[in-house]
Amino acid sequence: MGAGDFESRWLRPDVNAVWTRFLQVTHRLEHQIDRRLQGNHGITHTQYEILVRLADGEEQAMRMSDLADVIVTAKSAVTYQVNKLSEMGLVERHKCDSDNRGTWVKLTPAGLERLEQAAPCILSLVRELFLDDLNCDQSAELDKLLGTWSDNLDEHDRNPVHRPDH
Amino acid sequence: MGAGDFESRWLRPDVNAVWTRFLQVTHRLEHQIDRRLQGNHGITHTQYEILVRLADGEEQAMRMSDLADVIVTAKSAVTYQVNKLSEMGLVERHKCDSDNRGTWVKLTPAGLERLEQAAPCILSLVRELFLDDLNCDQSAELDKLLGTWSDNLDEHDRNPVHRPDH
DNA sequence: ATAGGATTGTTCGAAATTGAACCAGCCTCG
DNA sequence: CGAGGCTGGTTCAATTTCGAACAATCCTAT
Repeated sequence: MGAGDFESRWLRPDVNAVWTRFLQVTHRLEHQIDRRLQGNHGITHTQYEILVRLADGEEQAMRMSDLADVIVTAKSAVTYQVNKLSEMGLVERHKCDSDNRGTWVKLTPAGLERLEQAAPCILSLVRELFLDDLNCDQSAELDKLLGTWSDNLDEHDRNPVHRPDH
Repeated sequence: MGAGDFESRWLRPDVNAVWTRFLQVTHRLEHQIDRRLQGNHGITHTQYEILVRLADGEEQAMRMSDLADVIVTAKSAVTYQVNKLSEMGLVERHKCDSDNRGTWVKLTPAGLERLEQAAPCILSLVRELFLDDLNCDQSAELDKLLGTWSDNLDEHDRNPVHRPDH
């Protein structure tokens, strides 16, 4: 087989190495965060992520769907986690006036407090692991990369399925 | 509060944006791959990943633990998935001569075939989404970044817990 | 108006992942 | 040797995630 054949069917070895390392790094990163968050603060990374997003939002509240979008997970998973957080007293549901189907999820004072306790822990981790070694150029470069990846993903979400390849 | 205080407790807004986008991109990437792989080829991303690793290994085989390491998941999850793949006939277990506790997992012909069917689908996706937009410099840069992240993670794995921060 | 279609959130069952407990077999050091 | 500790792999219960189905509500176009 020719080199072109190889390249079209598989990834070039160096490129392949980048890809697999990317997968490994992201997974390990998730695990570290999760372990630390659960060990020291009794919440999951997803739960933490929800708290962060709520704190960010107007009135420290957000709609379920929007939450699902930014967290990038199934709506049912959000329902599940919001129930948990609600049982823990970190979050409250409120009816939505402008749309009777909707519900707002709102951070409680306890929720905010918990977030503020947990944040330094994981932010310092993120800094040490992920960001501290970036100089300005690199960080700008990374930002650009993430931007194009994000755009590509949007693109693919818009045309969900091309022809299946077999 | 002073600016320094802010910076030590939270991330600078631009840095924060990079971090959250990183999380979103990686999650969306995983979902796209999974959806496509399950829809077109009836296997999960983790299962695909196992097949890839086996194909890579000597004799198209690998030990359970090593598999768990490269895939970055719990050993029990590997057991679970290898059972599934084995039921599908894509993989076989063999006793390990040099170590009676160990078991080799080996790709069957059917497994190789399945992998070769699935690979183009996901590799083209990876290319389109992730790699095509990288020029040489960027790809080198990314490789370097991944390298330092990986090293940082190694570091943290070695000293698992510093003092908890509260 | 109102019918048809889209969107919101929940529920349910199935699948996946985890961590802890566990048994074997290995290995080292007295 | 052989007792202790370590490693490889599986089992098990608990947690989480997903997708599909559903009811309620909204929106649009005729």
